[in-house]
Amino acid sequence: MKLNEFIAINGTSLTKEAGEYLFRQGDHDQSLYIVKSGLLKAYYLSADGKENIKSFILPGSNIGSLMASYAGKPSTFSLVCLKPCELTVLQFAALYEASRTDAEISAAIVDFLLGFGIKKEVREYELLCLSAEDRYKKLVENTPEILNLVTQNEIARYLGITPVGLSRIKKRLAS
Amino acid sequence: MKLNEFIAINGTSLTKEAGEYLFRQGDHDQSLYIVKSGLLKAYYLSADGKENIKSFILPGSNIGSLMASYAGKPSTFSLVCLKPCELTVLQFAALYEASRTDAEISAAIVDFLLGFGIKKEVREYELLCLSAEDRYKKLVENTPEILNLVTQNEIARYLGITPVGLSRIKKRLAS
DNA sequence: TTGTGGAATTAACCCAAGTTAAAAGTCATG
DNA sequence: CATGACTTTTAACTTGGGTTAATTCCACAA
Repeated sequence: MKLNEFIAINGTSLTKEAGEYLFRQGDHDQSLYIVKSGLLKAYYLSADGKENIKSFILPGSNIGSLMASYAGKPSTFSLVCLKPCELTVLQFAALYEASRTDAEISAAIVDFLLGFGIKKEVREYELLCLSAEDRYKKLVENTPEILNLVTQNEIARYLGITPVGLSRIKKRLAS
Repeated sequence: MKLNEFIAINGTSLTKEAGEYLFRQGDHDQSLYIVKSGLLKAYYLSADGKENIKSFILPGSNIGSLMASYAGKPSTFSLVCLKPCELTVLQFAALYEASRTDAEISAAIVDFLLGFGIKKEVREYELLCLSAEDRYKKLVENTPEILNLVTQNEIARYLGITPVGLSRIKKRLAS
């Protein structure tokens, strides 16, 4: 079976308003979410209340907690809608089962996970090797569309710095 | 076929001395390496010659450049032996092919990639959310054995700081 | 035993980013 | 258009970690 077909059969539709949560840090939500429209953010909240943004999720991409879905542990991050969202929801277990019995689905999952791995490696590289300023420059260069979708506050939290810090970086680059 | 069998049939043995490279940043090495014994490090070298360590690879784990193997791009990091190593080498393409035709192998790959994804997410979390000091404390707590295997210099480069910085952190924690 | 070379520590100085707080800008809503 | 709630900028001060260089510590070889 094609992955698309599988999703059409097994997925359910869901709409959410801006501000609504799909799951929160600590939850055991074992769903995968496919974004049809809207915008979401995945973020960590530290013990002292500081927010760090893991990623923004745009239409066409997917998100879910691997920790909760595959490892059976509480999710390490929260997932919230920044804009009204239309989603397709799939149970991780259903897809995982299908990957065990259907070669076409298994192949699609392998490709998805390989692509996912590369994305994670890129993010790891940026956080390990680049300065905040370089990360900002790279963001402006590679995905400028994000800049119009979220506040600067959120860009900063994605880059791993504070809004004040990002404001200073912008000033530095402008001169 | 079991993944183990596949590796036994398709893998080739390789031994390397400390200091020898398996590939260098920029290479298009499309091999996967399974570590039987020894110790390796994967690291990025920045334009101004600074080293940042992506990971240490211990016996029982695997490594290869996803960028080179799957995306066909130059590897973003180098892979070098820190101790003499016994390795099994596998061509990524062979394994990928096999995953397309053999359900058991495909299942094993899916599990491997899911585990890999979780590891990358943990590292991403640490780099995004924790201070260098917290990252060091977590390392001491979770994988203290590493501390005896590599120099403090290398621990520092793995944590994303300089050896001088790490020395200060240790002093701070000792008092 | 004594060099010798790398590893780790320490010191002095510097800078990027954090923190706090105030000011200025932006925008939606009554 | 006025109010209030954010968002962004700016300023002043603090701090963690970088840089450079000197010093101390080892381990190992001659």
